[in-house]
Amino acid sequence: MAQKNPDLCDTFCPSELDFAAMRAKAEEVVGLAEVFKVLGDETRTKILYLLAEQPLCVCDLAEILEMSLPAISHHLRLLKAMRLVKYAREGKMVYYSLDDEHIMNLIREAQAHLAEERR
Amino acid sequence: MAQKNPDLCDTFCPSELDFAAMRAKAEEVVGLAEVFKVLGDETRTKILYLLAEQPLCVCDLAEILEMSLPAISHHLRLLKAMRLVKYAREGKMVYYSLDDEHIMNLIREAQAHLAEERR
DNA sequence: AAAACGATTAAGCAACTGTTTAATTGTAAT
DNA sequence: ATTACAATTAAACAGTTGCTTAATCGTTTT
Repeated sequence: MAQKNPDLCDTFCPSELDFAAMRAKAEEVVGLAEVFKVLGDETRTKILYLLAEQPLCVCDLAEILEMSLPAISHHLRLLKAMRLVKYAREGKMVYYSLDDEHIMNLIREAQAHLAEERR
Repeated sequence: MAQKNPDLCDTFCPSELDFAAMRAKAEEVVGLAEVFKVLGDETRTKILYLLAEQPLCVCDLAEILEMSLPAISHHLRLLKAMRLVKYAREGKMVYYSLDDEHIMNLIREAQAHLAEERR
């Protein structure tokens, strides 16, 4: 194993690496970025945080976050596609709520990182 | 409290909400999206996952991930700005390693969500 | 059935992101 | 000092993202 990087590290590269094995390792996180990408928008993290408190309808979220209905609806669509929220129609209104117990853990972990970063 | 949404939910909106309080609540997660945004790229999640195993130099990462040096360097710059990785120069090479204990927790939580999503 | 209204979808546009190529910097060896 | 090479920075471009406005859908009420 452990053929050294022939193209880039032409000379002495002290680490003895099995590139093929590490490529396989990297494949283990394929798809993860999609989850983080959905969380990587301020409006969406706010929506999830608010929904953790209680179910809310689209127009409530629009009012709280001071954004248009289509904008909120668009974000909810993404969150729904990622199975982060679920919805329930009640008459004219549609109530959204959290659909995953891991999400709040993710948010809490990220908050912990941020708190430490600012020490 | 609890003045109903006057512009959007003109009629009967059963939830009694204090919009001002909920706006304040939403402010608690300001900045979090920035962290998730950095994680929301496949190349970067792979870099972090690989660095969790061992420190690696830029050209190793370029070789493993089959990308150009500038591309990898660019991503490392973002990860460094977010204090997710640290670097150590050794001769010509620069070795990067993880700089945050929360990151692997975040990755593990996201993996748990993904595993559940595919059930 | 017609009007009202919450929600969604569609189309278009401005801003941002990630990659490439080229030029530059920093360190080590000749 | 000059060459070599890992790494970074800069500039430019393609692709994506998020918002807006306008149109449409679904449910309820009259």
